[in-house]
Amino acid sequence: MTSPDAPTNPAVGRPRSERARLATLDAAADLLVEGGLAAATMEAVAARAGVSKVTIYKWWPSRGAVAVDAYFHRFDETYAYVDTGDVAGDLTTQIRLLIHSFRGRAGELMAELIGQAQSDPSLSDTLRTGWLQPRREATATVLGRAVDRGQIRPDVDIPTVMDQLYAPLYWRLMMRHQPLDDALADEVVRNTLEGVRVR
Amino acid sequence: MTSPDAPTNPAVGRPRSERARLATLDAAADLLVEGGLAAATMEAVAARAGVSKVTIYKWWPSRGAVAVDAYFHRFDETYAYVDTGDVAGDLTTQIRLLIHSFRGRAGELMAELIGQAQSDPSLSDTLRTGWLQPRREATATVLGRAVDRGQIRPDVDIPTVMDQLYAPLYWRLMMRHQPLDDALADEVVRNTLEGVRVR
DNA sequence: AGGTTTGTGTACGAGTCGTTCATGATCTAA
DNA sequence: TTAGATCATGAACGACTCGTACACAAACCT
Repeated sequence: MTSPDAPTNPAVGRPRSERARLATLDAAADLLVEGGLAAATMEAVAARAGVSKVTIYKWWPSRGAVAVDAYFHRFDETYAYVDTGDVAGDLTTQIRLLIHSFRGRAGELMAELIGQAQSDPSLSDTLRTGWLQPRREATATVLGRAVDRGQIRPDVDIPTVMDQLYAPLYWRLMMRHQPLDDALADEVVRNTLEGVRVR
Repeated sequence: MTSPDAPTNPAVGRPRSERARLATLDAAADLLVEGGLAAATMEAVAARAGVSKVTIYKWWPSRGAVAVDAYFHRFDETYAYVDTGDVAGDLTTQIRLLIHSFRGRAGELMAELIGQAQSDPSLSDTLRTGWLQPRREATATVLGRAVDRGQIRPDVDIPTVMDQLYAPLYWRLMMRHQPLDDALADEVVRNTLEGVRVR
C-alpha cells in the first residue's frame, strides 16, 4: 500500500483531494483488469476517473507508478504469514497462496508490472519497496526461527534461500515454460529445505 | 539465432535482401547498446539502417521481435556446456558464465527484453524458443547424467531443479534486490545439489 | 517477355506523451 | 475578513511513435 506522495502535503494551502486520489486509483485498477497495462494510459485513466491529467502527473511520476499503486489498491492481498513451527508446512502454505493468486488476473498484471519495471525506475522502486521487501522480511522471520530451532544450518545465506524458494515461481509466471501449480510449491520447499537442513 | 522469416521465401520473385536484413539487425543492436530498448524504435532502426520501415514490418511482427533478434545477432554468447563428470563444478561454471555476461550491457538488455515480453507475445515466443529452451535442454543433459550416475535422486523433478538453479539469477537481474555475483552461483549450486543428492 | 515478390519513399490518421497556460477552488494564518 | 499558498481543472500544444496505404522501382524465375 504505497501512498502516492511525491510532493509533500504541507499544512498550508488547499489539501490534496482524496476524491481525485481514489477516483484515479479505481479508474486505473478497472482499466488494468479490463485491458491490462496497455489499457491503463494516462489519458484513459484521467478520462475515466474524471480527473485532470495534470493532477495525476502531479502525484505520480509515471504511468507505471499509477499502475502499481492501483494494483495494491485493488488486490490488497493480505498475505497470511503463519508460523506453526512446521517450517516446511508454513512455507508451503505461503507459496501455495501466492501461486493461487498468481493463477488469475492478478498474476498476469504482476507479470506486466515487473515487465514494465525494467524500463521504469519509479515502478521498479515501488515494486521492490512495496511488494518484495515486506514479503521477504516476513519470510526471513520464518527462516530465522528455523535456524534458531536448529532446523536450518546457520552457515547458509538466508537471502539466497529465499530466492531459491520464490524465484522459480516468478520465473514461471513470466516465462510460462512450466506450469504454475501446487506441485511446484511442494517440490521447491522439499528440495530447498532438504538442502539446508542440519545434518 | 532465430531467423526472421515470418513470410516464407519462395523460389519465384525477387529474393529477400540480405543487405537489408543485416543492416536492420546491426542498426537495432547499435541502438540497443546505446540507449536500451526504448531507443530501438521502428523508425529509428529504419532510419539508421537505411531500410524502409515497411520492409522491417514485412519481416518482423513487432519492435520487440526485432530487438530480440538483434540481441542474438550481437551477443552471440556461445554458451560452453562442459561435462567433466563433476556435476557441482559443471553447473557452477555454467551459472558463473551467465552471471558474468549479465553483469554488463547484455544483462540490462536481457532484463528489458524479458520485461517487454510481458506485453509482446511474439517477443515472448522468440525468447522462450530461442533463448530459454536450448539452455534448458543442455542443463537437462547435465542433470540427467548426474541421475544416471546415481548422484541425484531419480524421484526429483528435473525441470523444477533447473528453475531452482537459474531462476534466482534472473530474479536478481530483474529486481536488483540482491547482488548478482559468483557467490550466488556457488551458494545456489551447493544448496540445490545437497537437496537432491542421493542419501 | 511476363509474372511474381521484394524494397523504397512518402504520406497519413490515430494515439500517447508530458507540458504550458489561465482560471477557479479550498485551505491556513494573520 | 483578507492575504497567501496550494491544489484541481480544461484546453491546447508540439513531438513522437505506431501501423498502414499507395505508387513505383528493382530483382529474380520460367
